[in-house]
Amino acid sequence: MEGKANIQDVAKRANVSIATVSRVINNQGGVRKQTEERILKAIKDLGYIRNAAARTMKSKDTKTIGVIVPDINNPFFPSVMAGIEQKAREKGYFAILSSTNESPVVEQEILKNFIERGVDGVIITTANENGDHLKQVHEQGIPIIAVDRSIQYYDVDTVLVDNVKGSYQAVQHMILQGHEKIAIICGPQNTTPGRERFIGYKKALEDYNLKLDERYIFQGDFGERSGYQGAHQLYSLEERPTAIFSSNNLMTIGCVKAMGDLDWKLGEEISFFGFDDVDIATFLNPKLSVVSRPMHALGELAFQLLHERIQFKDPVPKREYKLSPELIIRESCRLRYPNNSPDGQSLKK
Amino acid sequence: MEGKANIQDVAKRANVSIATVSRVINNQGGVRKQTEERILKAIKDLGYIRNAAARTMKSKDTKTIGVIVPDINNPFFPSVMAGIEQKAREKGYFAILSSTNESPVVEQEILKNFIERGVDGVIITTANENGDHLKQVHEQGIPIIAVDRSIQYYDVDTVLVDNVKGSYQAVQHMILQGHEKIAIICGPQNTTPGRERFIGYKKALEDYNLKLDERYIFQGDFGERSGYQGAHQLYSLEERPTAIFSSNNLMTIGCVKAMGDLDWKLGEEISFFGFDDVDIATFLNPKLSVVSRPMHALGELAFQLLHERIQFKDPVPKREYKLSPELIIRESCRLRYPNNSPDGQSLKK
DNA sequence: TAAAAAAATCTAAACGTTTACATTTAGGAG
DNA sequence: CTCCTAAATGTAAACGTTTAGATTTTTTTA
Repeated sequence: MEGKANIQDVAKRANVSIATVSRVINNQGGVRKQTEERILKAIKDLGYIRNAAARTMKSKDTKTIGVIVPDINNPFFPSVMAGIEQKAREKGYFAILSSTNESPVVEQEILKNFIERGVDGVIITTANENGDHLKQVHEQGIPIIAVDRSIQYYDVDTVLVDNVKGSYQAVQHMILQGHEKIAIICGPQNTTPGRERFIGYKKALEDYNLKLDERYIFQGDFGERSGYQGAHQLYSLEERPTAIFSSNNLMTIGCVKAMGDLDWKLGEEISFFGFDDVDIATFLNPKLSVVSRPMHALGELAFQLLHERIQFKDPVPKREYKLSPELIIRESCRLRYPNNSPDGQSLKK
Repeated sequence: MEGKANIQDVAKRANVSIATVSRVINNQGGVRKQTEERILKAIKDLGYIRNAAARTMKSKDTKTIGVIVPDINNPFFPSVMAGIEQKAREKGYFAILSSTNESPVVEQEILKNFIERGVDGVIITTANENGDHLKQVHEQGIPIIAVDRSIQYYDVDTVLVDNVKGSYQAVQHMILQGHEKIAIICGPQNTTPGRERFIGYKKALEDYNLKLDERYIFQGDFGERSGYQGAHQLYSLEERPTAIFSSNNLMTIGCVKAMGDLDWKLGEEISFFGFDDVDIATFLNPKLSVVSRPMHALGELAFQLLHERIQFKDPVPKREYKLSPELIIRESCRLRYPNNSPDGQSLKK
């Protein structure tokens, strides 16, 4: 009753030795039916729950993995987490989550704590792509999986989204709708996603023989404000673009706000494609077309890779996966020439 | 190097006994400066990290609290979590988070796991307000704090939002703007929030001598679709309301969508107030006025209460806190009579 | 300089499991 | 009925800490 029953108490009550109780708890078999039932009853009567700390001390593994995200308020991460948790539960693992608030210091603390707790593995979207702080984890032989952001210093398995492909397809879609003056609102070029999404844009233009026009490239910082500014700047051009690709969710929001303020008719005067789905997307009129990242799948895959590493400690070389994002075509991106066919001139690949 | 250094190894290397090392690790003082430095160096050299499992086994407490939320994808919870984590970190505690997906079964599993791990306390927004599944936790003497949803069976400390006050103030605001035909889109009356928000609405009307009009009460289910239907139904009335109060975020979204479809001019023909801030609120034109819940504060308070319980195990009676929500006045709620003053007749309190 | 007091350090016993290995028991075979 | 084998159960030694209480060292006092 007093919440302190241990294996001894159970053993005593069932009139067996602790070894037998242990065998029942972990169903290892080799216990007579009758005895097992007696023990099970004792466990129930005493409300016995096994002490994980003691267990861990002997058997080393904890059946627990640690997950570290940089910003729990960014809806992207809870979705990934959901994927991780689902797979983890299936395999009898338990996931504990912590958020760093983009602080490398906090991240380090959390990692240390995870090691102390003896997690069997770590899934992390790091706040410090450099990665030297993962040294301790690595030295303890704890497998690591990087999600969404790669880690430079150590060779860890990595699960990314194919940013290049995503932006390529979005821009391609606009091109096939007949657009030729397609602008991009870029993310910071010193981040992987920022760079890659720009590359996809360039590649699409190139493949369809459209030339890169500096005027249509706006350098943003992934923040809402810069999206707003970007739209304003593009609007102020003599020769306005007919379509805009925005490199992330926040800039998309800023951008659409600006369009509202400028009375720049979305879907009519200006087509639009955003990277990352946003709540407001289906809310606007017209609804926004976006590139959506497979967040749940990202999480599932991350756990799967981790699980393999945990089971087979052999030094398999680093693996890197890129998941394809999905194009969600809604209404914000319309045919350049609603009534005529495009001239087709530059559309040959 | 081999990631397996223990306190023994450190002791050996520093030429002291493990007791002294332990004292240094936990800085309990009583160690000569010189010795301490030697030990610290040994720890560093060996990359020693203390084994939490072993530690827990002796000293009982884990400096860890478990947090359980029903739906990690609902932005409300990550915000609360952020508040919890911040306070926890300040006090040297570590928070582990798990999501139940609104499944009582999963919740039970997680709780068991938390007990096994020996968490010092639990903060929970339960998927099962009944609460009998918390029996085990209770029996182990582990303190529990309920957040946002109360728990019937056991007397646990509870941190709620003052739903009555929030909706009261919102409705009051609309009344003071001169509205008299104020509709409500209710949440389910078998949930605490649904009931309480309706009570606030009724109370406000009563206090200002406005009579309750059945036609203006729409029974929703907290889902987006019901908000949409609600707006439609209210629009179809011969005598339409001039203002609407929506009881939660999702119904707000549905509601506003409907208004768009109906071309029911928000802020002009129809004023609006929602419970819970939503992303789209500042995005619409006019911007939505809403009741905002102090999520961060909720989390902070929850941890604070838990911490007290952990420290002083005395059986203090159950405490219940209601935090005041905040009115965010934006633009969706306008004066009923922009040019004339309201007739004032029914406005005396 | 010796004894007393204070400070630093050490020894050893838990904590609650798991698990190799030892022992007992049950059930047949002879 | 005895012996043998296999199955069931028990014994005891870890695992890596923390922490009383014992012991040693250092400092103070006379």
